[in-house]
Amino acid sequence: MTYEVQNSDFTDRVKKWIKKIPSGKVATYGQISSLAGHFNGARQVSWILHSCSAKDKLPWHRIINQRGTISLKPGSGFEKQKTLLEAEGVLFDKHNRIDLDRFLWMPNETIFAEKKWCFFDK
DNA sequence: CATATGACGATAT
DNA sequence: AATATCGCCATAT
Repeated sequence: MTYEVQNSDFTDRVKKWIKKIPSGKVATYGQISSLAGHFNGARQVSWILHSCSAKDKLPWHRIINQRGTISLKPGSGFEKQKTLLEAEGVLFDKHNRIDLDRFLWMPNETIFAEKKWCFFDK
């Protein structure tokens, strides 16, 4: 069963930002949510990907969680996402974690600094 | 209208 | 360090 995301400015902005993530970089759910206007709307981002990442041809595999790991479970897309990212040059350590200092996409450092959306200083 | 859900995130225990 | 709980958001039922 497929779901249609209804008209929502927030949802539209989320999808717009997701499409901007360049190959070889990753973004977090919360980061995309922040860029789209809600610093704490990460759950909606996951729902959007769950419902229409295929239909809208979104680079869904470039979205990971804040800890730098893949949120999908083994057997439910984890391996596929890891394969896609590795094909783009994203490296995983022995704990299947991505170094956000190296691979996190930072489209506008000024915005992040001013809004204090601290994704990078941990 | 009320509740449940999810590929989340931060905080509390 | 590992869970548990709560907050948030749009959608589903």
